[in-house]
Amino acid sequence: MKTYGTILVIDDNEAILTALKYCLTEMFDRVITLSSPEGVLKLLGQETVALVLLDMNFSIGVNDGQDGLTWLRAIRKHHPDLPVVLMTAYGEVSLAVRGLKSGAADFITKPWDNDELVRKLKDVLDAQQDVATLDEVEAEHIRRAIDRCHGNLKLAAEQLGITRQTLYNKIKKLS
Amino acid sequence: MKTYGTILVIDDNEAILTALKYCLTEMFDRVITLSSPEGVLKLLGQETVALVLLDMNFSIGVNDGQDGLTWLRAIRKHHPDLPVVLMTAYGEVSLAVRGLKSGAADFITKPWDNDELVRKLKDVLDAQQDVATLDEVEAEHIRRAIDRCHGNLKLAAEQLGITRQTLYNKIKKLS
DNA sequence: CCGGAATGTCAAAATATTAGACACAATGCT
DNA sequence: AGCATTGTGTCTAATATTTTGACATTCCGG
Repeated sequence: MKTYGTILVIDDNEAILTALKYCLTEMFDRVITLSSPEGVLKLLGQETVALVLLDMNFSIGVNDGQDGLTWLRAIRKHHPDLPVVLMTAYGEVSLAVRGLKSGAADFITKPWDNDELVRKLKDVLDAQQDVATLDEVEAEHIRRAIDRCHGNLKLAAEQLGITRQTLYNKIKKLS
Repeated sequence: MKTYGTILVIDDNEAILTALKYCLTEMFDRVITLSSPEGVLKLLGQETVALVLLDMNFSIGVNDGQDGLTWLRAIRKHHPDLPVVLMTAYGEVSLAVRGLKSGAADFITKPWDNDELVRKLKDVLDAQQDVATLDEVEAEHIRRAIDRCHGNLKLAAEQLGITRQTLYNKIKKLS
């Protein structure tokens, strides 16, 4: 069931890119790869991407990940709703945490486990779509409660922990 | 996975009782049967029963189901939280509806489909346990939203459709 | 070190919820 | 048929919550 759209993968290691492409075609309609983050903003302006998988270490020898963080922020600045998942080398958890604080959706360490990666990406995208507002959650719960009580509003209100009158008000607002 | 506890089945037809017992041992730890509702209240006082499956037509020739309704009400009077599922002959939907109004959790018509029966009973018991109050649902949703935003309360509040200050208040009350 | 963004907190105004009450309809019981 | 019970729909006044707007502070990136 490929319903997760397009993913953009950015890594400067061609071998990793190939491996990821192979692994990710299972769940994504399309896998776009970039071996450098340079053109990412332009590309995001042209393509509709559902998720970005971003490697953190590009500058060879410079492993503080500043580059990756900078790119992460640049992406999030122009596309605040686009989830970005980070890849960091094993042991660079502190870098990943800084990434999370800068708005990354999640991170994974290399070497990675394919199943875990896919699971995390799915979690991110699934969470992405349920932007349910408090009112919506409340409305849905109310509907179900009333349904379960066969329309008995008094009982439903009791189970919901509110007064019958308040339930009336909420129903009125919902309709 | 038998985690549904004990079910009490009441029907005056021994053959049906046997068939039901066979079918229900799949999902229940224990299946108690009664061929008459006479001793039901006493039994319920002794045993911990998770659900009652009650036939509606006991008085032979008298098919208005008044007996069944009376017993249903007696059970619900003494055990308001105990779900009761009704069995009625095909075509006696109006009787079942009256049963629902008297607090039955659901009903099924004879002859029944085993899979449908099991599904309905599971639905009833699953719904039974989630007596989640509105506040609880709200709290859970808030926790998840904050989690998803990595602790960014401003963002979480926006997604929840409330103000940041209100989110503070709610968090304060939760802790 | 500066600037922007999020935090923690406050007070007043606008809203929502509660408790208590009432008339009324539906239903069970005798 | 008559009475008791239970839920409905609606109303108030008292309480509680949410919003709005504000302010000083802290955190963090550049």
